[in-house]
This record gives sequence, C-alpha cells and structure tokens, in this order.
Amino acid sequence: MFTTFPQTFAGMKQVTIKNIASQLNLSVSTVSRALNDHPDIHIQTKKLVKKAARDLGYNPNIIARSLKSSRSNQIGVIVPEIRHDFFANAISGIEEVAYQKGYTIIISQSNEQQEREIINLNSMYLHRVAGIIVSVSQTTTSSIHFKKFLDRGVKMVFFDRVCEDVNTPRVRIDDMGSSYNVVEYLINKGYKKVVHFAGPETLEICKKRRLGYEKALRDLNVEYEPLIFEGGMHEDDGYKHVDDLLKSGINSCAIFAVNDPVAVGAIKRLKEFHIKIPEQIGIAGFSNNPITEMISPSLTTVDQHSFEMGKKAAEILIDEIEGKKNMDSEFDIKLNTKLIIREST
Amino acid sequence: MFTTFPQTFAGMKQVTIKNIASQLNLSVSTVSRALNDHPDIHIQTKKLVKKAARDLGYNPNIIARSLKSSRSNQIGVIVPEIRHDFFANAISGIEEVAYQKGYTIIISQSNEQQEREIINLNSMYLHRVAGIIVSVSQTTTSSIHFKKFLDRGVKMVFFDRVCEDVNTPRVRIDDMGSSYNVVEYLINKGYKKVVHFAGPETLEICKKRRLGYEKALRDLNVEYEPLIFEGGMHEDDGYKHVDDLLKSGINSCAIFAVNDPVAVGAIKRLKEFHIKIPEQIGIAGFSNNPITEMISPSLTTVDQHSFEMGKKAAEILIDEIEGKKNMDSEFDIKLNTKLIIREST
DNA sequence: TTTGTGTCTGCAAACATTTGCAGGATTAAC
DNA sequence: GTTAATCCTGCAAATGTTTGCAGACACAAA
Repeated sequence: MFTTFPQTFAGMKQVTIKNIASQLNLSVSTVSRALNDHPDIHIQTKKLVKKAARDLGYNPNIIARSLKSSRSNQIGVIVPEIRHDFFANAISGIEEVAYQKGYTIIISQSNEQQEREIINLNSMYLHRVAGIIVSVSQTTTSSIHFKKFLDRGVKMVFFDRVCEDVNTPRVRIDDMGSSYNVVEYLINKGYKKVVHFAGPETLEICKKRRLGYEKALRDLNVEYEPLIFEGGMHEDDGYKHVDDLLKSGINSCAIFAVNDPVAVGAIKRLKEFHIKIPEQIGIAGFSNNPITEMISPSLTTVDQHSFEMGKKAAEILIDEIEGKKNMDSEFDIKLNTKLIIREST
Repeated sequence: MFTTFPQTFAGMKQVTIKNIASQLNLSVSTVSRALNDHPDIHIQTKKLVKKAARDLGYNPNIIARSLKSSRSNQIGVIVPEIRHDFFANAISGIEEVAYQKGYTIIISQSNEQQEREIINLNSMYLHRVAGIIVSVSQTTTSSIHFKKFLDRGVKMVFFDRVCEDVNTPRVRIDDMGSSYNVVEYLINKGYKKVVHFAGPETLEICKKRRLGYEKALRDLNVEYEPLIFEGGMHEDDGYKHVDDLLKSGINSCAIFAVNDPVAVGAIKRLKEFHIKIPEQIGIAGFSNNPITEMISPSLTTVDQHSFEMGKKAAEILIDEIEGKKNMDSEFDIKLNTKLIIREST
C-alpha cells in the first residue's frame, strides 16, 4: 500500500491534466495555469491542484507540450564517431551541462560520411530539437546542408571540426598556435630537424596544424625545408611514415605527428628498428589520448581539453536557445591547449 | 532558383498536411492516408499527393505523430559514463543498429549516481521513448526505479552491468567463466600463486569475476588460499594494491586484476620497484582497453566486444519494441569473450 | 444605480497527426 | 429495378497542452 511511487500498472492510462481537472471540478485551463504558476490563479487553487497532481502521479506530457510550442528541450549532437576518445569526452561534457540546464541530448554519428551527416541533421530537425552541436565529418566537402537548416532557423554550434563558410559560433582550439608551440619546443630542445606526419588536407584542423609547423620553421630560422609525410590519422599511417622517413636517409630528428594515434604508430615502428627515443628520434603527438601516458616511452602531446570543449559548446548553444546574448557567441572561441611534455622528447 | 532544397527561410511556417490538402482540394485525412500508403486511397491520388508533398517540401511532424500514437522512435540509453572506453564503444554499437532500423538514440549518463539514474529514467519516460537500454550505476542499490517503469510498460534491456532482480533481457559477458579462463591460463603458464585485485562487491560483474577466480583455484587444486585485495576500479587502486601485496611478503606470483585500469596501475607500481614483468610477477587485466596494447609491457587481458554488446542490446530492444519475438529476449545473453595474451604474462 | 476595478476561472481554438465510421459513386449481379 | 459489392473520400474526434479572450463575481466609488 505504501510504495514510494504512485500506484501504476502496465497499460494504465497516463494521468493528464484533464483527470486532475475533473477530479477537482475545475477546467483544464485552470489546472494548466495553476501548475505553471500563472499569476491569474488563486494561491489556494494552486495548492489544491498541485497536491492533486502529486497524489494522482501526474506527469506533464512533454510531447504535447512541444507540439504546442513547436520546440523541444532536446539538443542534437552529431559527431564523426562516438567511440573516439576525443568525442566521447566532448559528449560527456555536453551531456553534463545539458543535464544541468534541463536539456536532454540526442546523439548520432556520421561515421565520417557526409551523406549520413545530412540524414542525421534532417532527423534532428524533424524532432524539433532546440539546437544542434556538430563536429563535421572528414568527407564533408559542402556546407549546403548546414546552411539549409540554419536558414530554417535551427540554432547550431560547431566544435573542433568546424565548418568555415557558415556563420555560427565555433568552439575549437588554436590548432595552428598549438602546433607552433610543439615545434618551437622541439627545436629549443635541440633537435636539429623536425619533420611532420600530417593528416588529410581536407580536414581544416590538419591543415592548421601543418601551417603551424611551417610557420614555426620559418619564424625560427631553421636552415632546412619543411619535410612533410601526408596520410591518414590512424596508427598504421604513422607506422608507414617511419619507413618512408628512414628510407629518405634521415635517422636523427624529431617527429611532430598530427595526432596521437599516428605518433603511437610511429613509436611502434621506431621500436621495431631499435631506434632510441628520445635520444635519436624524438616524437610528439596531439590530443593527449589516455594511451599517451601509458605507452613506453610516454608521449609528449597537446591536451585539447575535450571535456571542456563539449561543455563550452553546450553552454553557448543553450544561451543562444534561451536568447541570452552570450558575448562569446559571435566569436570563434579558441580554447587554450596545454603542451604536455613526457619521455618521448 | 534551382537549389537542391525547397525554398525556405528563417521563421517560415512549416509545411503541413493541411497545406497539401487545401492546395489539392482534398481533405487532410485523404492526404494523410495517401502519404502513409493506405490501401483505401486511389493510386492516382497517392501520386498526386506525394508529388505535392515533395514540391512543397513537406516533412511530417514527428512530434504530432508521437503525440497521437503516444510512442516515439527514440531509444534511451543510460550509462554510468559516456567517456569510458567501454561505454563509448557500446554506445557506438547501439547507435549503429538504431540508425539502421530508423531509430534515434537519446543518451544520458548517471555519473555512477543512483539518484541521477532515476532522474534520467524519468525524463526518458516523459519523452515517451520506445525503449531504454541501461547499464546500471555503481551506487545503485535498489531496483525499484527500474521496476516502476517496467510496470508502466516501458521496454528495457540491460547490458554489462545488469540488474539481477528485474525481469528483462540482459546482454553481458560471462564474467565468471571469463575470469576462470584467465586464472586457468595463468596457472597453466606456471605461476605458483595467483592473487586477485578485486573491485567493489556491490557491482555484480566484480563479484562474478571474483567468483570465477575462486572457482578456478578450487577446481585446479592449487594448494594455497585465494588472496584478494579489494578496492575500486581505478588506476590508483591497482597502484596501492601492489604495495599491500609486497608488504605481505609475496614477491613472485601472477596478478589477476578486475579490470585494465587496475592492472595498469599495478604495472606502474611494479615498474617503480623494478620488478620484472612477466618473469617475477605476471599480470592480467580485463576489458581490452586500447591502453593495454600500448603499455609496456603490453597487457594480457579479456576482450569484451563492447561494440557488439551494444549492437546486440539494441537489436533485442528493437525486436521487442516491434513485437518480434526474439528467442534471445527471454534469456540472459552471454557474449563470448576472448582472452588476449600479451607480454605481461 | 451605475461604473469601475480587481481577482479568479472557463470556453474554445490551436498545434499536426491518425483513424473509426459513414457516405457517395460506380459497377456488377440478380 | 433492386441489392450488393467495391472503391474512394471526408467528417469529426482524439492525442495533451497552452493561451487569448471573455465572463463571473465581489466590492468600492460616484
């Protein structure tokens, strides 16, 4: 008889505002207003209604509510792949602030496919999400699908992998500056030559990191040409690049890899050749994946504060949704990164 | 004039079934039926309606639809922490099959707090999700909140961290059998003693792993008592356990850790003592986190197929939602695990 | 008595859909 | 000419809320 929860059973009809109304001999509108603390309603009535609502186990029907208001409290999140450490952390951050502010997140992954990005975007639009947070896929070449929904008034915020030619708030790191710092550090550390294992040029972040590398070499007046090995962003890419590097006759230098997996692949291959790290060849990655701390030698890398990035993106979006003019929202936010120096350099 | 998308602009009213109806001089019901391929509607009418829908850029209002049908195509997912590698992978798997079958996932994390689990559960219920996939939090001691919603007819599937006293499909690994295998392997490998770094007893999976350890020792007729160090599931726990282990006078054995982080913590500490792994002390973990492959020495562990686990859970839930009697759904699915042998043993 | 003011409540429409029921039209069978 | 059958379409209710407008009531001021 005395359970914590109202008496319910399978198939039981949901308790609506109507039930409360009839039980109390009030109209639905009065009940609705009472529950929403409308000033027109007598305080006594409010108390009465609220008590009845509690007793009956009333729960507002969110669906009906968003039908009426044509807006939901859901925030859409589209990322390339949930399982990637960086995105998993960012999502965690997003969920965290969404939860605090009373929003719910709905997630989908593009699997790096533009086509799927479009489908997901559309599905979220149909669900009348209050806003969407996106990190674009690697194969996304056009921004027309984003513009389409922006034109329809959908609030959108990009993070990390942003879409350059679309006018929305963006949250990312200063890729160029961060990679500049890494290269500068490597040079100061005494490495006579620094090569770069780059990612695909199509990804803005890869381009930026490469530019930072080049700029650092220029600024610091090193006497050699930039040497870049371009490839993907996975372990095998780094693994293969090492072969190419050694074949090119270089056997003493520092490697700056576009991200941690590539750096890890490189370390593996270097170890197979029994090359001494960091003495003979030093190596630095990018992202501060958990792996980097565990691997031997542990890897110098750049922390991107993925969790905070997610939080920031969510904060901006929600401010925008709620009409709070966030000063940040007009900008391109560049979060600080942190160079983490470990054994590999 | 010739864009890929229908002409729309900010604030533009959504195109409804009503618009199509009035444009074609049909009733809304006819249009609705035509779009849903109802047999009552003339084929010509259908074509007409569908063309008009395309031309006007009509999109069904999912909200209105689920208000009417009081069901959505959303699947709720509640996990302890999104950022944990295991859960991130499982979520990826869930999203993958959900996407294939036309569902959308909404995610929230309990942060290992029962209270938050309840709130999330409730929020999902209010959103009228079609079903919920759960991995329970560490601090969840009661199952009353799950029962509450099950009683209300909410479909639910548990994975990995299941709730024992609740009657729903479960997907998990055979923790006991898997840990049995690990211990058996360690003994066969020649380790004279195998100790266990256990997790909190409150977590079913930890209990099971411990039982597997104990059973293996019993079955294989080893002459020593089980030696268990109980603690949390993080790196520091493993780190500290090593101190306790050495203090107890043991300096040659194999360690079977409840999960990879604990094992990794142990490796770190062992290395600080310059203890030889695997010669002097061997060590095995559980989960096959990416770290385990990278760390030196690389860690023997058990692969849980997290991605597949997510997929399986989603498949079962969707079958249940759609009323397809999946044979599995009455069972406790135990996915195969795979012992991955690496340098640490 | 009328007018005004303030406080509280209800009617009914609106949101976009789906669907049971009924009815109109056409054709075929008796 | 009646009856039945088939095919197509529309009316109206229903889903659970919110909200503009109007009405009811009480009480005070003119």
